[in-house]
Amino acid sequence: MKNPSVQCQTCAPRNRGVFCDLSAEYLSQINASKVTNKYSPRQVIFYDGNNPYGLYCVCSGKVKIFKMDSEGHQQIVRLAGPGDIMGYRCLLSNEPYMATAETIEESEICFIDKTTFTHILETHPKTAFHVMSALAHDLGNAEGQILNIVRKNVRERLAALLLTFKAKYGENGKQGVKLNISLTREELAELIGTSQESVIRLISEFKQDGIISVKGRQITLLDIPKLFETASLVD
DNA sequence: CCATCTCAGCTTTTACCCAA
DNA sequence: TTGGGTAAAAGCTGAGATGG
Repeated sequence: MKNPSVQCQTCAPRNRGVFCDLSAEYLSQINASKVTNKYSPRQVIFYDGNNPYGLYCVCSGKVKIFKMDSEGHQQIVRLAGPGDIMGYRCLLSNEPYMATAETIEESEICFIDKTTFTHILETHPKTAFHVMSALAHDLGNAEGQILNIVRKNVRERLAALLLTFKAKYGENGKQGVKLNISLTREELAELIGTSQESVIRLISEFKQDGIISVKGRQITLLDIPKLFETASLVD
C-alpha cells in the first residue's frame, strides 16, 4: 500500500541516515520520485537472487536480512532499523541480491530507484561518503560476526548479541535495560548460528543467573557487568 | 569428556473462526 | 464484542548422537 504521509524532508530517522547532508530542496526531489510502502510483520521486501532496481530505506520498523541454506536453515546476516538502507551493496556492485529481506515488525520502507540513487551519488560527494561509511560499517560487522562464530562458544555469542542489542535497542528502565526488539528464540539462534533449543536453554540459564529477566519475547538486561563477563568482553 | 546439535514429545501461547 | 473451541506456532525439556 502506498503511504503518502512519509516525507523525506521530515522523516524521523533522517539525521541518522545516509541522506542527512542533502538539502531540503534536493530531498523534496527525491521525495517526489520515491515510493513508500507499509509492510506487515513477516512480509518479504526482496528475495535472494532477484535483481535490484533501487535502494530501500527503512523509515520505521525492523527488518531482518538473511540467507537460506539448502536445508531451509536461515542465517540472519544483519538487522536493519530506522535510517538504515538496504540493498545498496548489490546495487553498487551490479549483482543480484545475496540475501532475502523480511520485516520482523510493522514497517514503513521507502524505495528509491537506481537512477535517482546513482544521480545522488554522482552529484553529492558527502552522501557518497556516507554510503561508503555504511558499507565499511556493515563490512566491519560482518567480520565481527565471523570472528564471533569462529572464536566464541554459543553462550558467549548469545551474551555478545544481547550486548549489541543493548547498544541498538536498549531502553533504560527501573529494573534494567529493556531491549526494544521482539525476536523469536529461533531468530535469536539464526543471528548467532546455533539451534533454537540451545538459545532456549541459555536464556533459562541467564535468567537463573540473574543476568536477564524474560517475559515472552521481551528481554530485560539486569546485570550488565556479568553479561560482559559472560560474553568474554571487557566493559 | 565437554559443548553442542538433533530429535521427539510435551506444554503454553497465540491466532483465528464462529456462534451467541 | 466477547467468549469458547480449535489449530498452529512458539517455547521448553530430556535423551541420545556427534565431533573436537
